[in-house]
Formats: sequence, structure tokens, C-alpha cells
Amino acid sequence: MLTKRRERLNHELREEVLAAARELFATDGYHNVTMRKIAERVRVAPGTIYHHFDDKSAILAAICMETFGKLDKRMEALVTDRSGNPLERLRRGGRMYVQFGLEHPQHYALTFAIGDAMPKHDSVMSAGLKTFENLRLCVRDCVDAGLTRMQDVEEIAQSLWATTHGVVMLFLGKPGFPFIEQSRLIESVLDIAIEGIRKKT
Amino acid sequence: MLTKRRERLNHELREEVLAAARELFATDGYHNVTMRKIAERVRVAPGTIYHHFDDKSAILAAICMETFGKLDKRMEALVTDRSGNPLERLRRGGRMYVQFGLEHPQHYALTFAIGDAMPKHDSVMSAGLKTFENLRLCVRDCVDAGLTRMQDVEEIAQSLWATTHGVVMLFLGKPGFPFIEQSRLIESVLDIAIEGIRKKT
Amino acid sequence: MLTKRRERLNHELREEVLAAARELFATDGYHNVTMRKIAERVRVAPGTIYHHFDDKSAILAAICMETFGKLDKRMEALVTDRSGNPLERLRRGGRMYVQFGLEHPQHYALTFAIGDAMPKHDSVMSAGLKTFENLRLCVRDCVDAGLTRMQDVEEIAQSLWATTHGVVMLFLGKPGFPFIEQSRLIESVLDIAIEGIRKKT
Amino acid sequence: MLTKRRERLNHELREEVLAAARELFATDGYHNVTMRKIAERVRVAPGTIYHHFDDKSAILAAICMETFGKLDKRMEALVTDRSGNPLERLRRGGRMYVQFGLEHPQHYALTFAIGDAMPKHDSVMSAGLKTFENLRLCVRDCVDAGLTRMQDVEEIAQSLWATTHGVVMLFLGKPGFPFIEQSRLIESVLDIAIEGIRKKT
DNA sequence: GATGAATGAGCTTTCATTCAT
DNA sequence: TATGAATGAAAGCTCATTCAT
Repeated sequence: MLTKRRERLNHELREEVLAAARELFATDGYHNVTMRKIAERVRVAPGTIYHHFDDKSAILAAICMETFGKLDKRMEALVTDRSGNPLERLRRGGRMYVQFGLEHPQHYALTFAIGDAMPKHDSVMSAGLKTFENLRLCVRDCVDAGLTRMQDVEEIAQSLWATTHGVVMLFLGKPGFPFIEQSRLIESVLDIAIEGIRKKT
Repeated sequence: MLTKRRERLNHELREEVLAAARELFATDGYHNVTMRKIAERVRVAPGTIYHHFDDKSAILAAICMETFGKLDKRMEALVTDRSGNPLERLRRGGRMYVQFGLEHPQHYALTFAIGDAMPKHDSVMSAGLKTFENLRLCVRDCVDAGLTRMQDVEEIAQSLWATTHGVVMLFLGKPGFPFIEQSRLIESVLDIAIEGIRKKT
Repeated sequence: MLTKRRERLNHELREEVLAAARELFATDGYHNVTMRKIAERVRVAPGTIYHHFDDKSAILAAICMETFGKLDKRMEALVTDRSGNPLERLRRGGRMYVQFGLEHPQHYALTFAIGDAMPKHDSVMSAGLKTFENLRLCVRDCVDAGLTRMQDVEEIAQSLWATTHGVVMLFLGKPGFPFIEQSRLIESVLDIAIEGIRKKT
Repeated sequence: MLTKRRERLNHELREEVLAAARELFATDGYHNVTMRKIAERVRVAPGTIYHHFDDKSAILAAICMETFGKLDKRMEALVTDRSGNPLERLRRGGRMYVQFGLEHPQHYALTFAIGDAMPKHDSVMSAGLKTFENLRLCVRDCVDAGLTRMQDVEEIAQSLWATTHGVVMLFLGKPGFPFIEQSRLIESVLDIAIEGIRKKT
């Protein structure tokens, strides 16, 4: 009983720290966020945070893990349903990825922001790899079905990742730029990428 | 006479600070470089730097302006020389853009990254965006030459920007990821983009 | 019944804390041992220790009392057994004293070092000083047996205390100094002291 | 001009820090003295101290060096004048050493206090060795003159150091103990030591 | 313009101790 | 009695910036 309640409260504080950090990191940049600022926002003593996270970088790592977890869920749904044209599945996958980034800008930016700020945590790295694995599987289907100009699955998968990542980062990073209508640009980028991969008949 | 010499020396010191900072920023990252380190490298007292730059971020801004100036020159050369296949010119332009980003990660991040700790300087912003105009011109040539599947110059240009931006940001943001060989990935992305645009004959 | 068992368990936990602390203090130094480390070693929550000891220094005090108790027992055995040459008994006593100091550096320092950070506990103080009384008795035997050059028991006893104290403090205070082999230096000091006291025949 | 004045002020602040630290270290113990406390006493910002000393341990090291310097001066005078009985010179040396310790209790305690608190600084170590060298020379004279029971210079020298060190530490560490008159105890200890060394005729 | 000592706020992190459960 | 999350003060240290000279 007691334990359960404790755990719940515990979990809640951990989540509060995560929420505060997520927002602050995204707003002010990892380097400009102090443990004190996070603690103040959660109305907790600075030292308390260290009961839940080893250090500052561990907070960032936890946020990234979270992001990958969410992304993974959506990705798996895509891979599991293997009906239809694989190339079209790839397009849907790309569309979903971009939308995810735009719907969770704080998560996304933090997870994929400039590497300087991101301390290396092996758990995060492997979580990222796992997420990417789903994209790879999608690409493999296209290659196996003989629908692609090229045969190197890894090369294609990473190229597509770069492309979709670019759309997200552009929208997030240049909010003031006179972009064409958002969904039109997304579809255009996806179309160019798919057509760039497709085998000419 | 005296005045002239002084001016030259002043200018020289400013340049030396810039050179030292440029190197240190690129090597250690903006946040890990202290004013003292820069001053030591130039063999000058810390306070002296403040006679030439308002603050630390002003040094970075100056470096970025400088660097974007160089990029612009290269870009202009590309546009000015209108010989050869426009699509190939576009490919060379994209390649140059990506290489620039990877060679000047700190400066690139300043202009294009979000939520980072780097201070935003408007003058740098506009210098960076000016570069986009050259891309637009390049794309127009392709469309005018009837080499593209689509006709909307703005849509194509922004799509290509997103794509090249994506490659740069991916490399910068995930330095630990097991990417395939860098130049191979760059060429692959460019190839997919160009083929995705090219009109099927 | 229940009460008795509880008491025994209590006593056991107290002893376990003492044992863990004794080892940690000796290994890492009083200042480098945290309550948490002690608690972890005993597999107990940090707060639990405070049910058995007022604070950190109380643990050290308890250990010292304990240890001085043991020293006293040894010393008393020496004095009680009055067979053999009193001067040799004195030598054995000195040897024992030095060894005691070197085997329990933290406890020794608590009682005899100055200006150190260790908190002073009066009960420990008096326990330590009680030991001196045994030295005095030993010296008196030598004087009474007519084996000494001098007759002033107090003067001789205090001189011997200073000497043995010196060996201990030297080893404890200058751990990096290139001393000759430890036991050789101890024997040398004792030999000089005994010969310096002995009546020339 | 300017430089000279600066240097003098600089030197003065350094000395003030040293003086404050010396007193605080001796009073409260090295571990209980904070940089902030030192800074407050000197009426200076905490960071300022770091312009004069690398870190906290460097302050302690500087104090120790100082002590050894003073001791060295006196010791050298003793060794230089080689007239008279070497054993008596040794006695005078011991007397001087003890007096030095009692006259500079703070310096002495700090330099020879329990090793835990004393971070190892090579420069301090070598300064200590140099000081000890003078004692060694004195002992060698006695051995060479055939005045000693033993022949091992190092063994005798270290034994004597232990003995004199003991007297100092005892007086400093147990100010409340009912010692016999100070100079009488000192002379007694020295007498026992010298007679303990002297070759029996 | 150049100096460089000094500032002072701020950093991450540690830890003995408390107290509601 | 035992828990362990939380405290809160403090620690050593850093650094962009200022200002008297």
C-alpha cells in the first residue's frame, strides 16, 4: 500500500522533472538550462533531482528515450501491415515521421539537435538504432520487390532519413521563413524522394 | 601616419581574435571556449578583446558573417557560370552546400539550428538566408530548360533545401550514429533528389 | 520475549553499523565516508542509522571507545604481569602503543591530533588519557627497581609518551616520506629511549 | 611603474590569503575551511583566490613550503658551525627544532598534521626532504666522530626526528594535559635521546 | 587602446540530517 | 523500528565581464 503510493508519487516527480526539463531544454538550449532552474520549476530542492537522475545529461537521455519510444510505436504499426505497394508504404512512413516531428517539436528537436549538447548515452544510441531499424525493414521490402533503382538498403534508408529529417528541422528551425503551404512542401519532398528511388520501367 | 599604423594593428588584432576563435569554436564547440582561452592564444589580456567585440557571441556572429560571405561567393560563381547541364549544376550546388555545412558546423548551427544555446544575430540570419536565393536561381534554370517533372520553382527549391539541410543536420546532430561513409551518403541523397526531379524522357 | 529479541536485533544492527564504519573510516578516511555509504554496506536506509547514533561523529566516538577499551586491556595485562625485567616490559609497552596507533590511525588521530576536523568527544578523551596511567605504573616499576638513571617517574613517563607519540604521528602525518622499514624505525626509537633511561652500570 | 605597484598589491593579497588560510586551517581543520570563508576574511570574491592559487590544496602547499623555508634557515646555521661536540650540536639542533614547532604552532601543525588532510604536492615533499637533510648531516658528524652506539645514520636521524616531533605534537595536541614544566620535559626528552645514542665508554 | 586583477553570480554536485509514512 | 524521499545549505570552482590604472 504504502509502497505503491510512494512509487506513484515518485514516478510523478520524475515525470514533472522530465516535463520541466523538456520544455526548458527546447526553449533555452541544453547548456543554458541549470539544474537549479529545473528544480525551481518543479518546486523542489536542487539536490532532489539527483534522487531521480544521475546527472544533468541523464535527464536529456531520458527525454530522448521517451521520444524514441513514441516514434517506435507508430513505426511498428507501419511495418507490421505489409499489404499494399512497399514504395507507398515508404511514403506513408515518411509522412508519418515528419508529422511526428512537427507534432512533438520539443521532443524531436531535443533528440536530434546539434550533437554538441548531447552527451553520449549508450541506451539512447541503441534506442535510436532500434527505431531506425523499422525504416530499414521498409526499404528492404522495396528493394526485395525490385521496385528501386538501387540495391543498397542501408544507403537508401539513411538517405531517406536525411530527407525527412531535413523537412522537420527546416520547419522547426526557420519558423519565420516564407515557406509554401506546409503539407504541400512535405508531399513534394516525399514525392521527389520516392520518385528518386523508383526503378524506371 | 601614426593613425594609419594604429588602424592596421587594430585590424590585425581583430583578425587574430577571429582566427583564434574560429579554430577554437570549431574544435571544442562554442560553449567550451572561454574568452580567456581566446585571449591567451592571441597573447592578449582578456579585457582587450572587449575593445574589438561587444561580447562572446559577437565574435561568433562575425565569424559566421565572414564564412557565409565565402559561401555566397562560391554559390554565385555556380549561378554565374551557366554552361553545362543545369541539373548537374544543381547537384554541384547541393554538394557544395552540404560540404559547407559540415565544414562549418558551429556557424551552420547558428543560422539553422533551433533551440540551441547559440545566440541569434539578425545580421547573420539574413546572410544565411540570402544563400537560398541562389538555389532558387539554379532551380529556375532547370525548369526553364524543361528538365524537370514539376514546374513550381519555389516548391522544388524549398524541397531541395530541406533535403540538403537534412543531410547536414543529421551528421551534425547524431555524430555517434553508424552512418555509411559520409561522401557516399551525400552523393546518394543528391542522386535521389536530382532523379526525383528529372523529367522522364 | 518479543522485547528481548528486539533488543538483540537492535544490538546486532548497531554492531553492524560499527563494523562497517570501522572498516570504511580506516580505508577511506573519516571525511570521505558518507552516512549513505555506511547505510548501504549494512543494507539499511540512511535514516535508520540515526535510530542508533546521534550523528556521524557519534559513530566514530563509539568506535574509538571500543578500540581504546581493547588497548587498555592489553596495557593492563602488561602491568599486571610484573615478571621479567621492568625495562623490557616498558619496551614491550611502547611497542604495543605504537602499533596500536598505526593500526587505528583514525582513532588515534581523533584523540591526539590537533586542529583536525574530527569532533572531540569528552568520553573518548578521558578513555585515551586513562591509558597513560598504565605507562606511569610501568615506569614506576623501573625506577623502584633502580634500573634508571633518573628518579622522576612523571618526567620519564611523559618523555616516553612524547617519544612513542612521535613515531606514530610521524608515520601518520608524512605517509609519503621515504622512511626506513617501519618496524626497524620503531625498534630503533624504542632502543634509544630505553638505553637513554637505563642506569649505566 | 604601474607594473611594480601592481605586483606589490598582488603580492600583498597573496600573503593575506595565506595568512587567513593559515589561521583558519589551524583553527578549524583543513576540511572545515571553505574557500568562501577564506575569501570572506580577506574581503575578496571567492573567485579572486583562484588568481593566486590553483586550488584549495595549493594554498596548503604554499603554507607548508613557507614553514620549511623558515626551519631550513635555522637548521643551516646549525650545520654550518661545526665547532664543538657533535652530540651537543645534535642536542642544540633538537632543542631548536622543538622550539620552532612551539613558536610556530599553526605552521607546524599544518605542515605535519595528519596525512589525510594533506594533499600530496611534490614541491612540498622535496622541501621537507631538504630540511631533513640537515639533521642527517648532523648525525653523520656524530657517527664519523665515533660517538654513537649505532652506525646507521639514516636510522638514527629518523629516530631523532620522531622523538622531537613527538614532543612538539604532544604539547600542541594536548594543551590541557598536566605536563611537567615545558622546558624540563624538552630537556628530558633530548637527554634521553642523546644518552640513548651515545657510545658507552 | 591595452592591461589584468577583481568581480559576483552562477555552475553541478554532495551530504548529513529530517520526517511523514 | 525502519523507510527513503526530500531537504537545504554548502562545497569547490568557472567565467564573461568590468574598470582603475
